[in-house]
Amino acid sequence: MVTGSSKPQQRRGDTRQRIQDVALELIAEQGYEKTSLREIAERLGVTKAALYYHFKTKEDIVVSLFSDLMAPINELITWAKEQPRPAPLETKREILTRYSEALSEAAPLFRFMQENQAQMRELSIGENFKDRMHDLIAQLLPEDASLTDRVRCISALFSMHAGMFVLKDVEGDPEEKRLAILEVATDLITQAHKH
Amino acid sequence: MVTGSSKPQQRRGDTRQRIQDVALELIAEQGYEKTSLREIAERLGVTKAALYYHFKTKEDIVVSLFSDLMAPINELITWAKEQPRPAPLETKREILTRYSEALSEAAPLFRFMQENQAQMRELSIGENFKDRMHDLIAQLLPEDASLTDRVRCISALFSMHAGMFVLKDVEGDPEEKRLAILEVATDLITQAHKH
Amino acid sequence: MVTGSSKPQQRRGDTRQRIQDVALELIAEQGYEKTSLREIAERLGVTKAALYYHFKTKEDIVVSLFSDLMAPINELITWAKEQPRPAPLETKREILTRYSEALSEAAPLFRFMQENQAQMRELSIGENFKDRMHDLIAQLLPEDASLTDRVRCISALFSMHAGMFVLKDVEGDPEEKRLAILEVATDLITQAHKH
Amino acid sequence: MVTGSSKPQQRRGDTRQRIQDVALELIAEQGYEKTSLREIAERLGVTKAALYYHFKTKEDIVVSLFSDLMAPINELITWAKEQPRPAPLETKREILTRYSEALSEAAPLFRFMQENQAQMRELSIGENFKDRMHDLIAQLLPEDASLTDRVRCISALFSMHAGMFVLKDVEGDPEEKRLAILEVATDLITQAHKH
DNA sequence: AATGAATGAGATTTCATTCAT
DNA sequence: CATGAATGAAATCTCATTCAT
Repeated sequence: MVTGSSKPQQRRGDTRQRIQDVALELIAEQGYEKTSLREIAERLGVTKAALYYHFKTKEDIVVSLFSDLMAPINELITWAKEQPRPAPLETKREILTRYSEALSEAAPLFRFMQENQAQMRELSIGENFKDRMHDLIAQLLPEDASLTDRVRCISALFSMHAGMFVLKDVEGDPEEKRLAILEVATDLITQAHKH
Repeated sequence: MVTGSSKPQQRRGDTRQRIQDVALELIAEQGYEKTSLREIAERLGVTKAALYYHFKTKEDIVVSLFSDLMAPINELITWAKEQPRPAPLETKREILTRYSEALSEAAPLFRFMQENQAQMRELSIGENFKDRMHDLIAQLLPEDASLTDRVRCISALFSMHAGMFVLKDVEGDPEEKRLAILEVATDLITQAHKH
Repeated sequence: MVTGSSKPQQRRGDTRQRIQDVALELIAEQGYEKTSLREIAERLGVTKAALYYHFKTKEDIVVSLFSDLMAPINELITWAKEQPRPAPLETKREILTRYSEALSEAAPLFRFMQENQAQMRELSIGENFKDRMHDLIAQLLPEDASLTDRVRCISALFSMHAGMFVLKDVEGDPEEKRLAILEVATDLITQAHKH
Repeated sequence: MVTGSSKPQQRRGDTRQRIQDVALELIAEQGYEKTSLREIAERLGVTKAALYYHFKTKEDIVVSLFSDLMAPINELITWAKEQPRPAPLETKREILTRYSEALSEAAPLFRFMQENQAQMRELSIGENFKDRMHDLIAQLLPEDASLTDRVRCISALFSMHAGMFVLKDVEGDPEEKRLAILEVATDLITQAHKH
């Protein structure tokens, strides 16, 4: 949990945050549909109605989560988009490096997305994210890239997104794993760059 | 739809099949939780109770789907596992090629898996599939493979699984796309093989 | 209650009817919003879910009630509309007489309407009824009737609609009261006819 | 809106009034049950808790509305009651005329009553109003009036109460309509007087 | 091989109300 | 004079499931 309060006896004003934390945790684990507001409320020690004081609907909780946690990643993509095009290999490498770092901080969010793809499609934010991805791909690929290179790029990004969870039962330090994924992704982009 | 009957005037005995078809279609699109038996029954023009004549529970429908559609893939993996180890590059290539073909025939199933990962975890069959994957990875990698090569291999397989859906809004003929994915996957395995 | 069954130990197939009966009774007494499905279900000795087997929504119960009980009145109005126009006084009198009879049989429905006017406005059927009234008024009035005569006519119809409930605490036999209302209404229409 | 303040820049002390205004408006339109305190508060730009500073309960808002707006009408009825009995026709006419004027000023209140009859029954004030009506009827009718004349009288009063809303979709100037209703009512009372 | 009728559990959501500040 | 935060109760509705026929 992120919101550590030094005075545990009585928290005030952080209920909204705590709802988001618990919701993210539960939904990432069980999926959106299977996570009920009752469950969230119970774990927080409040009533269901309290959730509705802070959020208009169940969906609203998720949307707020998304906006909050996606912000740094959106910023990064915006920065990447602004780099001169066609970008030199060095820039592409930096984009990937930074992206990897940003992802590892938003890991729970991406676990959530991974496990709730059906939901994402209806959550409006899904489209938004797809557009961002297109921007990122456009920056990492020459415009006339072959289909194979396009697949390389998509595969690289996709592996970074899903990597952390898929590698859960591979032994090894998480940071090492992250660097390994980054290396593979960088390789793929490098190959696509040469052609 | 796959289940074409030669005598269209009166279907008999194919209800089980039709339930599976509709269930797969709906669940792949909307997710397991969001797809209700009412919806499946309505689309088939039967009552919910009819579903219970053919399957014991909702979960049972999914499990049956899985067993049926996963069979060819399981066979393939069994065959791969039986190849002498360490496998030469040529064998690995063949495994990938055959795997790609098998996957493209079970595409809806993999879409289903992709979009219902939370469910898969509770469906027992999830574990089963994970074990199979381990077997496949073991056959495609040297035993002392570096973490990076391990990531390459996992990334290759993962890309093949998810590829079809992720590439949905990339233009191009599906078969061409499949071959492009196969090429990238083969590349990754080849690199891992050399080291 | 209308649906008297001779074998009280086990009713079958009449649940839909019984839901309508109880709903009408309760809603007429307490209003639409204040009557909960729980209450209806409890009084019937079934679960709330059973109501949803027979009707799609709470509103649907009311709409069905309406369609069923309004049918004879609609028929009557249709008949009235088909009479040659301008109608002679005798015809107008007959319309009123028949209308009074029809109303007294649909009394609970009109109590319902009287007490749930806010609801009626959203129930679509409200509009329908208003149109019918216009037809009836058109048949009872000369086309160039003065505003005062128009008010006479509306007042007559309105008194017939509301009469039964408003006269609840006037002593006297219900049938006598009905005839008194009919007489006043006929008077009003007669005056409007003369002018 | 009635509550015009001469200093528009800053309202003070008129919140109570504004709550009543908004509540009357909304409840007349949607009904008591369907109008929530949230809605009232939102439209006023205050919180629900603020309503509870000014009124003890939701019902209290309605009761206060009633007391305030009903006062002139109660006064009028009291005056009518004090007239010598049996009243001459001229007096009855004056009562009706004044009543019509009083009603047209309390129009929203009567719309409210019209549309919330179920509620009125539980609001204690309902009984109160019924008693007043009895007083009024007693003054307008000979004591030994026939049932028919009794109906005439009730019909007259009822038409005045409901008239404004029922005539909503009849074309014409509101004041003209009011006079037409008054004329019809006076006619009815005059007939009852003669017998 | 399937239906009609029903259930029990639980979901999301809304409401009037309270109270410390 | 009013708010921010919360509650308890209840509402409508949906779902997987059962069972006699």
